[in-house]
Amino acid sequence: MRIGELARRVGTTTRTLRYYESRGLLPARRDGNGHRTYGEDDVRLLEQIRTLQDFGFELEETRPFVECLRSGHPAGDSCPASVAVYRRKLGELDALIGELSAVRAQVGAQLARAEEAMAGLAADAGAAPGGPEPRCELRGAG
Amino acid sequence: MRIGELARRVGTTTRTLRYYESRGLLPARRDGNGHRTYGEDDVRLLEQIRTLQDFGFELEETRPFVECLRSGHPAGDSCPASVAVYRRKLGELDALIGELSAVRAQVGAQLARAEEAMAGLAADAGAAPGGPEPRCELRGAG
DNA sequence: GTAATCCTTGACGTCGGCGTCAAGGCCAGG
DNA sequence: CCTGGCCTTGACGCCGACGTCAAGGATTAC
Repeated sequence: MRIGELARRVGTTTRTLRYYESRGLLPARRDGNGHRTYGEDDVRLLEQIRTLQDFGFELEETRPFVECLRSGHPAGDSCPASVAVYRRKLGELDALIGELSAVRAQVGAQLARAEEAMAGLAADAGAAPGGPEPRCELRGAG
Repeated sequence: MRIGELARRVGTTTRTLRYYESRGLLPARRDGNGHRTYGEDDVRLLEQIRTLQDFGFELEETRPFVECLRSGHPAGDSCPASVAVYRRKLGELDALIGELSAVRAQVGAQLARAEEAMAGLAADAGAAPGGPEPRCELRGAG
């Protein structure tokens, strides 16, 4: 099969496939016209790459999986190098989720504080409590 | 104060301050030599920007906070526009944390599956169970 | 013949938030 | 006078994973 069909089958673009080839990740044979030619194996390799990409893996991180498949293993994660990437990624995910959760808590607290303060100011100004849009745009210093 | 001192006080670089100015976020007066001049107010503006940047806010998202401070409010989040950014960011954070948690679960499951499979293969091959590094690099197709 | 569709390589554009280098001005200390 | 340190503007570099355009070759359908 040629590059357009492979791209369609896996749901990506020819540009992406050429990019992968340029990175040495998905080399292709050529036919008489110089056109890239792929087989069913390449579908599996490409699906492996795309799955991991969807998980947020960097392209380089998919390489062990691809090489694992290419070496004849039934699954891309049947090799120690792939498992090592999984583990590293889990650690990164946990760290990132932790940081984001901390930020979320901080932002949530700031939001609550700000809303409280604005409600207080609105009450001080004699406005109806619970007003949806306290107007403070041009107050204070002009 | 001049740009170097402001940068040092807030823990950033002169390049960053010039960049903020180029974005219209932190304009500066000039002295007789054409050098940028800042006041204490600018310290507060800059601290507000950096705090939000540390939270992962994009530069444009800090603009409402800066304008709020500049309009005379005691806090950058005392304005509806700032609060709106908080809320939007909370939503984005929740969505992102949710996605990352889903990915984490998937990767965790894949890791468990892969380890199980490798342990099974190692046992089939007569290796010691629990071996730290199953060697499957050059098996299968050569 | 010519339009449509597929393919090729090469190269520049994108996005954000700066880093880094170049070339020069101004001023203080010794 | 020279050195060093601060400042100026301008402009290119970076990272990742491609998008997009240019210019051309090949095959097929009509």
